[in-house]
Amino acid sequence: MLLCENSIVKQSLTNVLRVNQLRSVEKRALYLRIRDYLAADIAAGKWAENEKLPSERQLSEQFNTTRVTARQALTQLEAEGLIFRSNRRGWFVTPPRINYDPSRDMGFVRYVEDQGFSARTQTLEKKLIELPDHIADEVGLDRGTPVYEILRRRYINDRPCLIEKIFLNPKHCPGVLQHSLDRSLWSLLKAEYDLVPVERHLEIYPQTLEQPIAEALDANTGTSGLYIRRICRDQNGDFLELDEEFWLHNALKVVVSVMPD
Amino acid sequence: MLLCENSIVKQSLTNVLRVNQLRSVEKRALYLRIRDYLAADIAAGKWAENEKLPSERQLSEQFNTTRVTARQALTQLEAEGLIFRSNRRGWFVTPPRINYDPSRDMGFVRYVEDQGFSARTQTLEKKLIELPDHIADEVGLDRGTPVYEILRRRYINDRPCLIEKIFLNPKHCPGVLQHSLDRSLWSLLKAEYDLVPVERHLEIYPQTLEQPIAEALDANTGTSGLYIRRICRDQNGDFLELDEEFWLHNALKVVVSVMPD
DNA sequence: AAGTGGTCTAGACCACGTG
DNA sequence: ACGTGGTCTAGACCACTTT
Repeated sequence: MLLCENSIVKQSLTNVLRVNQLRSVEKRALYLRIRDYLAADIAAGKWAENEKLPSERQLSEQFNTTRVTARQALTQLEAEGLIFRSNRRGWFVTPPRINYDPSRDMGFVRYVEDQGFSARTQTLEKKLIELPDHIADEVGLDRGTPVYEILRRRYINDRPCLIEKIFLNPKHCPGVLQHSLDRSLWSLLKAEYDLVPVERHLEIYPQTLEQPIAEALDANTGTSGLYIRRICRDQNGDFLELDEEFWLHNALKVVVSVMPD
Repeated sequence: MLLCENSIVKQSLTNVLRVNQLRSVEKRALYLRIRDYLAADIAAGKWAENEKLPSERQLSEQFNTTRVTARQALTQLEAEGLIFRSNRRGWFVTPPRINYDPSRDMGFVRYVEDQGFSARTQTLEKKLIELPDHIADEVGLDRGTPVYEILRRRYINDRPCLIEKIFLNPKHCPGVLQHSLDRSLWSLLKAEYDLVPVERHLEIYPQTLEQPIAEALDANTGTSGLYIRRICRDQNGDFLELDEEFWLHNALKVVVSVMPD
C-alpha cells in the first residue's frame, strides 16, 4: 500500500514537473500542441493523401505521453477533417474536399472528374416499396403509395464517401429499375422519360452516421457526417424524387448558386 | 509493489466480470448504452431545453463507471447535437434546430420568430478595412480595395448561435456603417441604397470553431460547427457582399429552395 | 469554498485487420 | 500471430464558475 501511494505521489510529482515545464514554454494543452505539430506535418506533405499516420502507440511514445492524449489530438484532427480513421486499420490523411452542388444531379461523376478526382457509383439495392408514412405525408403523396427505392454508394478516388437513398415516383418513370443505375440518374430519367426537375428543395445539416451507413462507408458508428436531402418536383408540383445523402463530413464542400425568386 | 500488482489484477478481473456480465445482456459498448439511456431520457423530456444534465461525476457513479466513459457518452451525444456544453458549467440539452435559408437575408429575426423562436442580433465591430488579398482575387476586386467589415453575433432564444463576418462593397452603400446594424442588413441596404442581390453563391461545410469564434459563442475551441459563406452580386455581376457565418453545428438545418438555371 | 468540466497518467483487455 | 485501434479503469491536478 505504501509503495502504491508512493508511486502515485511520484506520478503526481512528475506530472506537476512536466506540466510546469511545458507551461513555461507554452501554456496550451498538450494534445493541442501535438495536434499543431501533426497538422504542420500534414500541411508540409510529410504524408501523402490517404497515407497512414504512425500508430497511436508510436505517437504517444514520440510525444512522451499516453495513448489517451495522443488519441485526443487525433480525434481533434479528425473533427477538423484533416485526418480520418478506417475501422481498426489506423489514421489516414484526408484528401481535399470536393465541391458538390446538390441542386444538380446531372453527371456527378463528370462533375467530380472536372475537379481532378475520379468518381464511381455502385448500386447496392433497388426495389419497389411502399413509401413510409411520414415521408408520404411530407411530400404530399397518399400513404402506401408504391415508390422505387434505390440505394447507392459513391466513391471518390476509390474512397467510399457517401451513401444515398433515393425514392422515385414510379408514376413518372415506370420500369426504371430495369436500367443500370450506376450512372447519372437524372441523365437516365431525361433520356428515357424526358423527366426534368423544376423545383428543388434542399435540407443540409451535420449529423452523425448511424451504424449501417457508417459500416457501408468503412467508418465508425457515430462518426460525424453531413446529411443532405433533396426533394424534386416537376412543373406541376408533382413529386418526382426524394434523395437522402449521407456523406463523410470531410469529403465535401457544398456549393450552390441561386438566383432570386 | 506486490500490492500494486495485486490491485491491478483485481481490477482486470472485475473488468472481465463486468464486461462478461454486460455482454451477456447486450454486447454494445458501455458508453453507447449510456448514450442510449440518456438519449431516451432526453427524448422523454426528463430535462427541458437548455437544462443542465447531472454532473459527469454523478453520471459516472450512476452508471457505475468512470468519468472517462461517462464523458465518452456525453461527447457522442454532443456530436449528434442532442446536448451541448458551455465552458466549465456543464452539459445542457440542445433546443431544436431552426431552419435557415442562407440564400435570403431578408429578416433573419422575423424568419426565426416565424418558427416560434426569439432572435437577436448584436454588432460586435464595424470598420473600414482593406480587403484581404486572397478574397479580393476570388471575388474579382482589385487588391487593397477598401471594404466595410462588420462583425455580428446572433442569438436564438438568448443562446449565441453564430458569428458572422460581412464584407460590403462601399461603392454601392457609402456610409452604411453610420446606421444601426443590429437589424436586417438587406432590408437596410434595400431601403437606403435600393440594393438588391441578384446572384448568390453559397458554400457550406462542417468545420471546427477556432478559438476567437468559439469563445464568442461560449463554446470550446475545436467544437464542431457549420461554416456558411455567401457571395452576393448585383445584376451587373458587381461584388456586393461576402458573408461568412460560423454556426454551432447543432443550431440549424440549412434549407434552400432552388429553381433550375 | 465547493463544484464543474478540461486535461492527463499508466496501465489493462478486447475485437478486428493484416500479414 | 501480431499489430492496430476501441474501450475501459481508477485515480490525479488544474482552471474556471457558481454558491
